[in-house]
Formats: sequence, structure tokens, C-alpha cells
Amino acid sequence: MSCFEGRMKEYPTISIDRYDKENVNARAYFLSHCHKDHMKGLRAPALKRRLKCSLTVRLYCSPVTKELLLTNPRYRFWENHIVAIEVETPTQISLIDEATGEKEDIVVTLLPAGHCPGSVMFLFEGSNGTVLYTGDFRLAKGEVTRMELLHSGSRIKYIKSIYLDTTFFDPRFYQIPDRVHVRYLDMFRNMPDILQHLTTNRETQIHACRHPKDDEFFRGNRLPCGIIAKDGTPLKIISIKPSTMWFGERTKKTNVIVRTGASSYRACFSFHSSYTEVRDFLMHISPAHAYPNVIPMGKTTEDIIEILQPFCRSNSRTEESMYKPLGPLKRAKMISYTTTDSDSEEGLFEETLTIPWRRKIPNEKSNLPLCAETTSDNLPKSQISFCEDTAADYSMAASLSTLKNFCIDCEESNDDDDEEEEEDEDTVECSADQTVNGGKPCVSHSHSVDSSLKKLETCCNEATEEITSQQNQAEKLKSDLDISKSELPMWESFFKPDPLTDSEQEDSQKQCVDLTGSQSPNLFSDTDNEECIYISSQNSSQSTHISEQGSECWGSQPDTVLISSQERKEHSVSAGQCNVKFCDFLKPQEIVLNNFGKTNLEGREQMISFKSTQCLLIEDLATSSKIAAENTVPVQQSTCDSQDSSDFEIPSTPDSEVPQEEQLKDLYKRLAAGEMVIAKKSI
DNA sequence: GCGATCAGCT
DNA sequence: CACAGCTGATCGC
Repeated sequence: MSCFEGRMKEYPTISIDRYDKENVNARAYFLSHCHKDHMKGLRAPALKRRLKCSLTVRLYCSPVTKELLLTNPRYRFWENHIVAIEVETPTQISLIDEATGEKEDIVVTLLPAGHCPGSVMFLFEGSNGTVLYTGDFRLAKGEVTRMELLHSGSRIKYIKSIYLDTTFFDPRFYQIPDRVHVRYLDMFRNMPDILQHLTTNRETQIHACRHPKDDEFFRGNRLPCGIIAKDGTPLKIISIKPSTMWFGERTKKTNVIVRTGASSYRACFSFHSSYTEVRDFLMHISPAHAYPNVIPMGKTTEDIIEILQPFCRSNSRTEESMYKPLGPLKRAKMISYTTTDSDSEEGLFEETLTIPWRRKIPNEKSNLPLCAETTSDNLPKSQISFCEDTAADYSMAASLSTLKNFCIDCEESNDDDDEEEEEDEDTVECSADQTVNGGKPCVSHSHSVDSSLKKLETCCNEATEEITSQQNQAEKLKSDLDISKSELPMWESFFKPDPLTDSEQEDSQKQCVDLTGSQSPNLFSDTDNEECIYISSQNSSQSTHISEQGSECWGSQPDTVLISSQERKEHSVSAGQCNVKFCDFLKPQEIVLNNFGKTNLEGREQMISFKSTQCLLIEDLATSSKIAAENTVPVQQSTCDSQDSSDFEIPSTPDSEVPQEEQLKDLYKRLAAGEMVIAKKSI
């Protein structure tokens, strides 16, 4: 529950997610998402009076949040005072003091937060520095690296302060299963696409309604919303209750899904980032200061700030050093065609920054023969000229020393995490980075050279990422195939009402190794519940990924989703095949799988069937077959992809062909020879 | 009557 | 259970 007071130290004239007390007098309001604990005071009389008196004050939010807000008649008075800002679109806003006429401009960028429909983080850039307000967020590990607007060139922007969702920033919530994998962060932009999955028809097999207190309810021939099986057959219901706190409270490690009753299960699930996800986010952002938005019970703000402190860059480096200007550009070196060791080591600027290297796309597995080879001083001239046509006024100005340094960047940017190496190469890589990125401190050098070098960097990065992507796909395919061989999700065994056999329990306990000390649920683990069901985290992340119906957003909150096998033909149930339906904006506290009705299979052996629009199919990747929307995918393959989404890998490109070893070798050779390699899309 | 706050509940 | 949000009771304006 957010305890953020509404104001940030750097920009105290704006209010975010709080609209009471002094916040009423803010020059602008920001709403990160439509949850009540972030809307305090938003319809209070004081604020209504302010709106009537002010000509300039506005509420800024995402288009989806605006839509949701205005759906509620109680907030409709905002209609003429609310401004929707497109996600990932830097927008300048003038903050005007209507009493004095004083004006301050800031640039705000909305970044998808993955918490609920329309939820965003706010990135503010202005005279008092760059600050990030996260609101509530759930971002998978590594996702921050793909947020371009948090980066300048290939490096993370300097974030002075971060105001952070620390809901689960506690080792008890060390790891929370990933959500159903989606390809894009901005999935909520298309609300009609989500709405098409919804119906008010109670006879559908997926219900979002409150869960009864106990299993007794299900023995009656009625669902919580009142619907009954037409032919009078008894209901066969499985309920899954998405929980996070419950798992955090376990004294032992548990599975991600634990059986809690005859037909009830707890699935570990969260709309907030886990400890490791927040830690990954913070480590990448590396802000100078971090402030918690959420203070857990029994803790103080100071406690949490202390926990956050090790992740702040002010911890190891002084703030002053971060702002150290670059100094004048050494133009003479820029136009040199020759290179010496001293050139490359000295760099292009009189002084160098000490900004730690940040990877935009870290990858633990990939090696980069491309950059390793191109760091050679024998680099062919063609390596320089392959971007020439993209920069008319460049005139071959990039020295080999620049390229050499740049290639060190390249190599490292895709290398494994190794802080020692980073420190060792700081000076060299920074000088290169300043050259190619042309960051804000580089005010004295030629724009044309700067932009040309940027293009050069872009070209090299694209080539590098292409190779990395190809390698990743090959490795992923291999690992997925391994998984599919050995760890096929056993839906049949999961949804069976019978307790585990001794051998099943024994097998799973053998695999329980707790090295973290956290109680976070594991794939196969020990449990304090004797009726535990063992299921992979991939499965649970899909099975629990259900949410609240938009039309009920303001009314009674449905917290149960009932899934029955009584379905239309397109939702037909079949063993071994499982489509995943995306209802990501629903937010139930319970999911009930209800397989009442007639099917062609015995009820308890049925697989629950969904529709899929997002899951990638590994086999399709391998065969380049086109993945159509609404495609039907075998669950074991879609879950493999879901697992991948949690890794620090570049997501595989659908429709692309995984290269064979020989092809890769050929690619490397061509790249090393300075040829331009263009990714071809095969559909 | 309405809003703020809290307890209790899901 | 702290999520997030509802209902109802109570108090104050």
C-alpha cells in the first residue's frame, strides 16, 4: 500500500498519486494508475474547488488510465482537466504558478509499469535533475535494460532519485514466478483487444466472481455468481487463489502452487516486482538516491532507505564525480586516420567521466566474436565505411582509435556481469562512449560528427545484437528442447483431485535445495503442506494470470475466476493442448477452474483450454512458420517461452530462423570482414 | 448529508 | 496477513 506523500524533493510543485493536503495546490497532478491507494483526495471537494479556480492545472496520466478514470461517474468532473500522455513519448509540460506567473518546464516520459491496465512509471527530466517515480510496478528481470527512454545511447541515464515500489523488496519475496509472457510492454494500449476476451454472459466457462469461504460452496450446484449447470450435473470446480503474502509467510520453501483444500490451490503470483526484480531494476538504474513508496509493517522509512542504499551510486562514488564535465573535444584526434596505442588509451577528451558502464542488453551466455575480432588494429577500412552513406558530412572522420574503443564497448556491453573488468576498463570505455553517445556533457564538439558517430554506433550495435540474438535463439532452442524432454508440465497430475503418491512427493523433495534462505516458492520443493501439488513455475504463472473485468473496475471487485469445461467449440478442451487466454487486466483474488458440463474427456483428466495471442512457439521459431493471432499452442512449448522471458536474454524473434552452426560461422566471418549483415525476416 | 477514518472482511 | 477494495460504524464539519 503506497505511503508516498505525493511530492518529490526535486520537483515539489507537482503531486503524484496523492491529491490531499498540500498536494491540492500543486501546479500539476500525475496519476500512475487507477488504484484507490494512489487516488487519495482525487475527488475531494478541496480539489474540485481548485479545478474551478485554476486555468492551468491538469491531471496527467496514460490514455488507459484516463479512460478508466472517466468511466467512473464520480471522477467525471475531471473530464476537462485531464491530459492523456502517450506511453514512451517524452512530453514537455510547463508548470505555472498562477499567482506569480513563474514558470518551470519539465519533460515527462511515461514508461509501462506492468502493474495493472494503464499503469505507468513517470520519468521527469528538468533543471533539478532526472528522477524516476515508479508507482507500483512489476517488471521482469532484465526488462529495464530494454527501456530505451531510460537510456542515453547505450547507457542508463543519470537518475538522481528514484521513488520506488518496495512492496516486496524483502528477501521473503526473493522470487515470484513470472507472469505470462507477453511480447510487448505496452500491451495495455489496445484496450479493445482485451475487451474482446470478456463477456457478461454468465454461461461462459471463465468467471470472475468472489470466491466462497470454503469448498463446501462448490458442492452445491451453483457458482458464486449464481450460474448453475443447466442439466443439473454437479459442479466440478478447481479454484486457484493467487497470493503473494501467503507464500512470503511460509516457514519453509513451497511450490509455486500449493494445494490448500479438496479443490483449492494457492498460486504464487504478484502484480508487484519481487525482491530480485526490484534489485535488478535498481542495480541497472543505479540512482544517486532511492526512496521507498511502500513501507512494510513494522519497518520505518529509514529502515528501507538503508536497505536501498547499497544500490545507489552515491554509495561508491561521489555525486560530484558523476556530473564532472567532459571537457573540450580533441578535434585533431577525431580526424586522424592513424592509430597508436597512446591514442586509444588517451581517449578523445581532456578529461574522462567515471560513470560506471551499464549494459543496455546484458547477456550472460553470449560471446561476441564480432567485437573481439574487430578490436584488432588491423581493422579493415571497410569497417569504417559501411556507415558512410548514412552520414553525408562525416567524411571518414572516425579514427581507428575511436573504433577500437568503441569495440571494447561492444564487447563489454554484451559480456557477462563482471564488475572488476568494468572498473579496469572504465577510462578507456568512457572515452569511447562519450564520443559515440554525445551525452549532455559533450556540449563543445561538432554535432555532425556526433550524430555520425551515433549512427556508426547504431550500425555496430545492430549487427552485434543480431549476432547475439541468433546465438541466443540457438541456445534457447537447445535449452527448451532439453526442458521439453525432461520437465514437461504435467497438467493432468496437477489438476487431479487426488493427493500425491509417495513416490511423487519423494521425487520432488529430492530436488529441494534452499541456498537463499528465502521462503520463495520453488519449482520443485519441500512444503509444509502435506497436500502439496508439484508443478512448475511456468505453469502457475499462466494459470494464475487472470484479472479484473474492466466494467467492474469500480464496482464490486471480482476476485474469483471460474474456468469450466463447458465451453464453445473454439474453446474446446483437449489433452496435451492448452491455449492461454490473456485477461491481464483482470485482477481476481481467486481463480476457479470449473469443469462442469459435458466434454469428450473425463472431467478430472481434462486440460483447461484458453485462447492465445501472445505465446511464442519454439517449434515455430525453428521452422520459421508464421504464428497467427489466436494460434493454438501446446502448453509445454508456450511455458518454455514463458520461462525464457524471465531470463536476461533478448526475446526471440518470432518468424525468425535459428541459424545453424555453419551459418553462424559464415555470419561471423562476414562481419569480421566488415560486411554489412542485414537481418532478413522469413515468414 | 457528506467526508474521513477505522475495523472487519474478502 | 501487509495486496486492493469493499461495507458499515462512528465522528466531525
